[in-house]
Amino acid sequence: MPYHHGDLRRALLDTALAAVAEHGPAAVSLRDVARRAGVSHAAPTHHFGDKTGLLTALAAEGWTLLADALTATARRDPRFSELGVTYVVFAVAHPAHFAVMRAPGMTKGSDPELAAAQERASAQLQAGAARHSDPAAAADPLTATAGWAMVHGLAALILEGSITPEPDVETLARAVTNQLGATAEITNR
Amino acid sequence: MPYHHGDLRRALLDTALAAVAEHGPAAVSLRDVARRAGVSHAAPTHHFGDKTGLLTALAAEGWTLLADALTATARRDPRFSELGVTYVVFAVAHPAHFAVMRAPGMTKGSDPELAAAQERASAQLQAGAARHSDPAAAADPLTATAGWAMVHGLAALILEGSITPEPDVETLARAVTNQLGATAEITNR
DNA sequence: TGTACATCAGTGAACGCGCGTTCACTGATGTAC
DNA sequence: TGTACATCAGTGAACGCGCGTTCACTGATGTAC
Repeated sequence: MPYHHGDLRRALLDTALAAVAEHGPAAVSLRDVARRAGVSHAAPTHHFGDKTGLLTALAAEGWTLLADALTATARRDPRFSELGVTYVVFAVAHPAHFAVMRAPGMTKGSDPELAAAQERASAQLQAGAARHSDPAAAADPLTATAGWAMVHGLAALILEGSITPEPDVETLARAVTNQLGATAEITNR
Repeated sequence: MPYHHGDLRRALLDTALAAVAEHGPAAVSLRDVARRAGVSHAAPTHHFGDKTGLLTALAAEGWTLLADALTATARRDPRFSELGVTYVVFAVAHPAHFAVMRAPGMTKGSDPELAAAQERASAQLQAGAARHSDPAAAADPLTATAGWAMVHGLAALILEGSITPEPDVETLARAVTNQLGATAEITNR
């Protein structure tokens, strides 16, 4: 084991993700992360300042990944419901990131990188709602709220183990989001 | 302060709820609960055995409250969407109970009282879905999944502070759940 | 090509703290006679 | 009505542990000349 690690910052982030996935964001400890990474217990402090700093870095990374995924989806298929599917797929594929993103008390909300990534993701969602095929639905804030609630809840229930995604996450998410705003789809035809 | 408290068990449960509401289930400590209740730090152990026992008692109480609320609603207004409204109203009115109910890793799932209450609540929800006005929707498991996801997500987003319930929780929940399964309502007329 | 030096990354000992759990105990209550 | 005794509820001292943070340090790397 060389004295200099190479990319310890990245390694610590990955190790922290594993710890979050196992026991949740609240149970993460710097000493445990260091231990798993095979490094002295003071090393994480060197990179992240303190515990909140580590979780903030994870949250920022998570929001960035989500914003990127939403942007890519919007470019490929502009339907609002596809953004919802992307949201659910992201949450299930990155459960540890998602958990940290939803634990606002444990991160520095004022962190500029975190705030910017969060802003970018929510702008994509809002733009998606405004693009709804039915002008009435597009203008109604309830459309966005209901859609967001549905995909957020579906993701949470899958992650909690309350729902088993059959046959797979994406198909289930698409089927579920199709239950939404059926009125608009019909009146539009 | 008399030596015997009267109903220390109840007092400890209430104190624990306050602690959960402030910092989440993971951050609850028996010593803190005892301190808040003005009692020796070993007293909680006397009533709940250990920390998991305390949280399990809270979870069981929460599921019982929810099952009771759902039962009362089903008797008053059998529409599926009303059960959803009740779910959201319950979650926002009892945030600490709801948080513990959703932290399955911290409770004894095998506890008979907890399991029974949980079973009772989910039976109400399933029966509600089967009562859906559209026979096709009633038979489709997606109807229940989508409805559950939506109200669960709405509750989570309100509790996280991501959504401010305007004009009030019940009205918003009703408006949001009305976005669901509109097809069925229409084809039924 | 070699050397001096600044900078950076990671170490390991030390601190004080709050925690869960145990244990022998004591104060209060109720019940049998 | 009084008394002895069993039972129960709550106490407080003690234990060992993992934690976050600090601090002076040392090993490695790169850059200027």
